[in-house]
Amino acid sequence: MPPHPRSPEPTRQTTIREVAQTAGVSVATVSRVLNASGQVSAHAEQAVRQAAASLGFRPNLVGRSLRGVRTRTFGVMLPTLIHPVFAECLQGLESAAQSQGYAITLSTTGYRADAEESVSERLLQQRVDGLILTVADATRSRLLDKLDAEGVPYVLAFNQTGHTNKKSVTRFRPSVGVDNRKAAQQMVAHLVELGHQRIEFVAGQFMQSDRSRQRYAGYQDAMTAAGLPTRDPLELPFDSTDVRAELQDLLATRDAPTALFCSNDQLAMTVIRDLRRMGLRVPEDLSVAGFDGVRVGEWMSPVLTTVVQPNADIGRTAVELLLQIIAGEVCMGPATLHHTLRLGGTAQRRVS
Amino acid sequence: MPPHPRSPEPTRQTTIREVAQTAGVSVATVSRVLNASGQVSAHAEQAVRQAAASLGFRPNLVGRSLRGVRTRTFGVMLPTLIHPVFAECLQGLESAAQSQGYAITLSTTGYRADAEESVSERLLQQRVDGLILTVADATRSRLLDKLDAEGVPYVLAFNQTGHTNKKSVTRFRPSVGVDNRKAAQQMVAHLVELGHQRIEFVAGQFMQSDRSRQRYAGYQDAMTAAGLPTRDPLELPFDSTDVRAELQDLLATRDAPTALFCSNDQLAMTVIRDLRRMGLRVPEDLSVAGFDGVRVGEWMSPVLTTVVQPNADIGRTAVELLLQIIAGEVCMGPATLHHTLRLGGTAQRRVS
DNA sequence: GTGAAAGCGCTAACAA
DNA sequence: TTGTTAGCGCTTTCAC
Repeated sequence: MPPHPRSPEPTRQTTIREVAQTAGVSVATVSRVLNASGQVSAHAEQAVRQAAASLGFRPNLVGRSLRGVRTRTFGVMLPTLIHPVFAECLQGLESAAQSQGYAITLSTTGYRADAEESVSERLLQQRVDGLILTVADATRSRLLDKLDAEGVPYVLAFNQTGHTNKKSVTRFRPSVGVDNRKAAQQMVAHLVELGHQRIEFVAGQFMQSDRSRQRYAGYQDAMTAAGLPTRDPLELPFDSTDVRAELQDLLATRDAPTALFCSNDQLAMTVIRDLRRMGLRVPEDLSVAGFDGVRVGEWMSPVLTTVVQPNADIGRTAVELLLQIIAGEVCMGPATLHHTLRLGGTAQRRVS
Repeated sequence: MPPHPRSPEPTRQTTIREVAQTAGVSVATVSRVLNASGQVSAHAEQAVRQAAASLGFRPNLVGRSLRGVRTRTFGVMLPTLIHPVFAECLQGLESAAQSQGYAITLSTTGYRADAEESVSERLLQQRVDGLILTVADATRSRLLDKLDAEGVPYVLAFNQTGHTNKKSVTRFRPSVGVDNRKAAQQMVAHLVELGHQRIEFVAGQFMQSDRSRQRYAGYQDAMTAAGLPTRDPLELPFDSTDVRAELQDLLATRDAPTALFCSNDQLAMTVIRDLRRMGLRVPEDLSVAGFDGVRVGEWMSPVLTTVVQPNADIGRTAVELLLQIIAGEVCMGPATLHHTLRLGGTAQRRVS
């Protein structure tokens, strides 16, 4: 098998200077043509374009960034792309950025809170114009405090911050997401309506996530409103690929729940799979609902009952917000997008 | 609701020069400390580190990139992140790059072949050190020809190129993926073993994808080897969210297939969902198999029968390969990673 | 309308 | 061991 052809010499790229020379004008004129800043004679413009084309000129954005104030790049920091909720958001975000002429530099933290600082630091060293990020817990994040202090433009995706009392100043952080608490409350109210009384909240890495806590609060709201006893959440070990043992324990208790409300779709799908592996039927024996509304939930059968967030829209909106902030417009706190309930087939009326 | 605090003045970042001044040394010394290039007295190093810390110095990677030869950034171009196969690859890729000190600039093309050129051009303007990309069709890609001609380091992910005869020179393109043809052949052989004789190949956007074609070839191999008639592929309109009409037509024929082999998992899951919406049972009435091995397939029930590619590993390996190519090592053609068959529950023995 | 020139922040010769 | 200096490619005053 013949080797790949050796790179034909890392071809030093042509610069604006050479274009100027070829076109018989100054570099300033070339720059003006490239940036369409007007004030160039038709003749000169023609010459420059021709020279650029014939030389295969490719403007060096690094040079431009160094000189200018902006890099036209956004830094994006997400926990993981394995979970489709983030991949969907990233897709929306990237498309929006691309159409605005912005590039995306991507980093993942793997949910490790300690990685958040180092990863974002790298992004800032690259002099991104702003950050779009999902942190583990926005209510206590040294990183966000630092960003605020330094005046770095950023927008949170998914994180719900509410207001932070800090030195007697009530502040809002720019964020895009849904009303997690209300959405969770509605879903649990739906389960109650289906006749369920013993409903368990299931979370992964519960304490670390502001969203999980908001959703748990919504669960409590609904249970309390229905006069039903609130249960402690079942926390499943974070990356557990098999949760049968934990489910076994849960269902062995007297008073075992008849419905499970999972704090995210990935968890819900894992739980459903493992319940079935244990010989239980969903929804006949146990109802299960999720939260996120990832596309793949629609491919299951029955379709996953869940709270649908507009994930791609969250990404898109984050870009819009960030652009506004960079433009110096005041940002009026969290952007709350609409959620919907998808009443799929994994939760059904309690029949026992 | 109080507005977000106005950015406290886009704080002009401190530069290496100010650090030098504060530390009482020259910029060269600061640079040397930062790059750990040795040759600095312990005393000077101490002073520099202290000054940098107290000033909150953040090295400007743009300056470094402009001066140096490398940006330590890889450009990544993928069709979409909605399909988990690419998201999983990107996750592996990003982690690997991060651990090697490389940043990732991400772009998606939305499967639009015309976007490939403009999007990659932007990446090259950013002077990425190399490209990792999945193109629609690697066998006829002006973009790849251009990259070859310019000597831009790149690695293809998923695309299977084989060799290209071009001006009597047989060339290989660096790529990472599985042996699509062989994998497809094995899966179809498995279906045959289960007693299926009328097996249909189902593809989305068939003509555009080199992978689909390879997989169809594998299908043909297996059918021919079994002495069974090869059928034309069923091409489903690209982004169809509902394929019931097409399935209806397919199944209405005499000689209707008893098994469907879908060219990717997303398609397989969509097909299964729609078959069920039509009142058909999978696998009892019809067997379905996919190709990709995305995680979510395991969350279905029954678990999706499919060809499992090591998606994250494909990303990881692409990074390794790219690093080698950049280092000037000869690249010995395509890297073929191992696939496995996941014999889930969506395909079963033909009982009729 | 056009050009000369001064940097943006950094690294790497080259001197000392 | 350390400092001086010349750029990397580009934009942008400021003259002409």
